[in-house]
Amino acid sequence: MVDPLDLDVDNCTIARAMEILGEKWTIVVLREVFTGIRRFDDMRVRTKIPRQVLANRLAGLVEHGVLRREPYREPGARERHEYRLTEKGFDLYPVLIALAGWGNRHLADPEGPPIEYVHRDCGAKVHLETHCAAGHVIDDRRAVLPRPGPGTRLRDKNR
Amino acid sequence: MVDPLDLDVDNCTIARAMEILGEKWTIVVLREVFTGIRRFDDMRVRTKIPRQVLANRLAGLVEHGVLRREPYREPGARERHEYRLTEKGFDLYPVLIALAGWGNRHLADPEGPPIEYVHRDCGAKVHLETHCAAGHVIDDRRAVLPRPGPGTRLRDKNR
DNA sequence: CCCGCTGAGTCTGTCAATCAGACCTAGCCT
DNA sequence: AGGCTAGGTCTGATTGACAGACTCAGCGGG
Repeated sequence: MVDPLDLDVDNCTIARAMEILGEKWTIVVLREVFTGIRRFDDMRVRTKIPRQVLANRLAGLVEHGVLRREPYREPGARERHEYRLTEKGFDLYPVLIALAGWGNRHLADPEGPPIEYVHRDCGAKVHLETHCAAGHVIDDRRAVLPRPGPGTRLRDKNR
Repeated sequence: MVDPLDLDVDNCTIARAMEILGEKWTIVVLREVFTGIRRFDDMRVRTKIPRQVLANRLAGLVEHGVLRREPYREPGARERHEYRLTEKGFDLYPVLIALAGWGNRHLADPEGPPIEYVHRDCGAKVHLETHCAAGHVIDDRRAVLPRPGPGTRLRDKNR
């Protein structure tokens, strides 16, 4: 059993994910896109993100392959662009649901949260379950352990 | 059916969650605590977070009730403090797992990710499943819809 | 043909946060 | 007394967020 203090965690994918998702407003932009808001000004009006920041976030998400910029044209208007999720972007749904779950439990106003996620087919609220590959459902969060994976490296001695 | 553009989303709990979790390094601090690293200097050495920022993040997480500061004393040393998860903090496990799942799929080095989460009892890798309250497993992410919740408010007209 | 509107930005200056590196401090050990 | 260590604080430089003004292309109305 390796001491976690001897591991180099520079290539940790959680940190890499947060480099993309952790900039201010990025998750809010994604929430908008998941809600079906796809246009610059609609997002800006709903969220009050500064224009510059919104432009930067959208460009960054496109660059990282989370969103794609699609041309569209409404009758009698010139061509514009809207932002849509890529498959990589759709894969973020669990992150959104997990954040909403935690926020709804611990941070909501007394009257309740303003957004819930429901199953399209039956209308029931959606939640996440933790499972292991052997098929067990994991209710006790203490039963989940972090373990060194295949990309594990050791740290050099300059502690 | 209400137009999402008419909704006020200022009280969205996802945005509130990101106010706590979205500051730079916060999630990395949490990853450390979930990994069992509980002391200031251990975190600093592993993660290379600037001291000041680490101090601020730990204080912020304590203030928000995600971590608690526990005194401890090793024999022959003076009293010190370590940081441990509260129940509210433990509830963030799905967020960590979701981020790690996405990162491991889309952002890992070719040799693989450095950290995996496994089931303590059987050693098998852990993943999240999306379920609805009616018991359906939701595989198609397009089958999840955001819906106005009990805390929904309308936006005023100053669009 | 000129005018103004609209969506989607860019530009500018201010203010707050992050960063690296030096400095500080309480209590233990020799 | 002097040094070491964990866990911080202080300082100055860089980067990022922000509000508000400006730009620009193309359409529709007069």
